Amino acid sequence: MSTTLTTTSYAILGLLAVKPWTTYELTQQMDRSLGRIWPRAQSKLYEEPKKLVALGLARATEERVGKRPRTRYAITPKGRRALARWLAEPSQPPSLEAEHLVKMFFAEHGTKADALATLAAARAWAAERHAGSLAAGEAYLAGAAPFQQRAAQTMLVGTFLSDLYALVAEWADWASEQVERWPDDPTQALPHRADFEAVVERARRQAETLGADGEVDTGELGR
Amino acid sequence: MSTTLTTTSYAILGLLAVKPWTTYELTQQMDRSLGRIWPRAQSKLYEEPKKLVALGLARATEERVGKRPRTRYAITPKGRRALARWLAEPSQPPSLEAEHLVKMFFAEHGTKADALATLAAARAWAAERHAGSLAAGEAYLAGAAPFQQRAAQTMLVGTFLSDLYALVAEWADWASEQVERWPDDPTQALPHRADFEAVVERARRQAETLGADGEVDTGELGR
DNA sequence: TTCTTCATGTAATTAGTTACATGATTGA
DNA sequence: TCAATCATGTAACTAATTACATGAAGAA
Repeated sequence: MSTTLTTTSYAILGLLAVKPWTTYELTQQMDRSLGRIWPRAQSKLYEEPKKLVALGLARATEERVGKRPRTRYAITPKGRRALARWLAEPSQPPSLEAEHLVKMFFAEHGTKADALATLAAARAWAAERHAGSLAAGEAYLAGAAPFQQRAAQTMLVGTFLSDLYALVAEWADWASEQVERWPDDPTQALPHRADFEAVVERARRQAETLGADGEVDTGELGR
Repeated sequence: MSTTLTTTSYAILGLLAVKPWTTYELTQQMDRSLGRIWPRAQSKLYEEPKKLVALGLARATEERVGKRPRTRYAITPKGRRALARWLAEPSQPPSLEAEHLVKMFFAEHGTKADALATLAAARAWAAERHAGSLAAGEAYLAGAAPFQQRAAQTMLVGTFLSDLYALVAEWADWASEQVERWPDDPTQALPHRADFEAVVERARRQAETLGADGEVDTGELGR
């Protein structure tokens, strides 16, 4: 077992800083909260806490349920200090993996129907995620959600996610309109000049709000 | 070498469907285009094409530059068929990894200054990416970009990315305002009721446009 | 000519996933 | 009491990353 902490280690340490959890409870949090911004497989949640214990950042207590053992993890003072140090460090840049987008990027090698189906799937995913986010927000407002004392942090992250899912759904709708206008052979697809100008113009206006551009060496999707 | 194709394999196959590339040129594309939606390390781009060749989906030709060999890969007809089949398959859901968000989620265990610095870093990243995206769009409009015949696909994906980067930057600005109002001890931070209601209300309006919600079992950040 | 950057790869390591196994609990 | 689901973990595997090595080209 390597002894260097990864972002995954700190993410779990962060959960332990909220309260002690059994491993299974950690997997629930991965499904319902942390996994939205740092997705990891269940088995990781059984493995990483052992590393935290080995480094003295967490301690494990054995419990039993029937004759079966289970482990509950809690953060240590040393763990809290390590977490605080990590929060002050620079972060690695966000990373997005979107198979839907990859398929759209190469859409000319499939059919128009394929492209529309891919967009519909992306939209459905986003709508479902958005509904979940909204429901979580409503629950907080109603005081029905756990960890009310963490509402400020949850609101910040939840708002981002909610906006992101809305963006994906709206983009998919817009992109579907575009694809509808493609000829049946997608290799012949060309964007309407006016549409292209419209999106670039929109990006220009966004850039004004954003400020801070310099010279850029461009590729297909960015410098 | 496993013989099952991953999304990474197909992503590279998609690039080869555009034109033949040397491995180094593939790494350039990863830096400038594909990497925005399917990021992978350089060394993967030296490894995966070999698998495609082994499966008959691509062929390799040896070239030399000085006395040093280099490999150029091209897609085969069988490769084009495989790519087309893949484009018709369902996609795995998008995945976001954002260390910045993880730190905001656990911000109460650090200082207010840490949180603001994390948000500033996220905003700077987004602004830079947005500038790159905009520049790429401008280049296309000016006819100065390569692969003009792929403009329709590039516009779809590029618009999504541009909007995403703008969203991140705008969110970071909004979140910074929120954090500014926190007390010096972030464990005491509570969102202003009005702000919380405002974001939930916005999500409700988005949901109306999106349609399609049902009953949801909520966690902290979603069902 | 030497230094730096561009270019081309391989090797070693690891972070993470998938698959498996099984006990406990609950409801029909 | 049987089946389904919840809960707790381990083992095997692999996809991917980091580190390393070095030739070629261009600039100072």
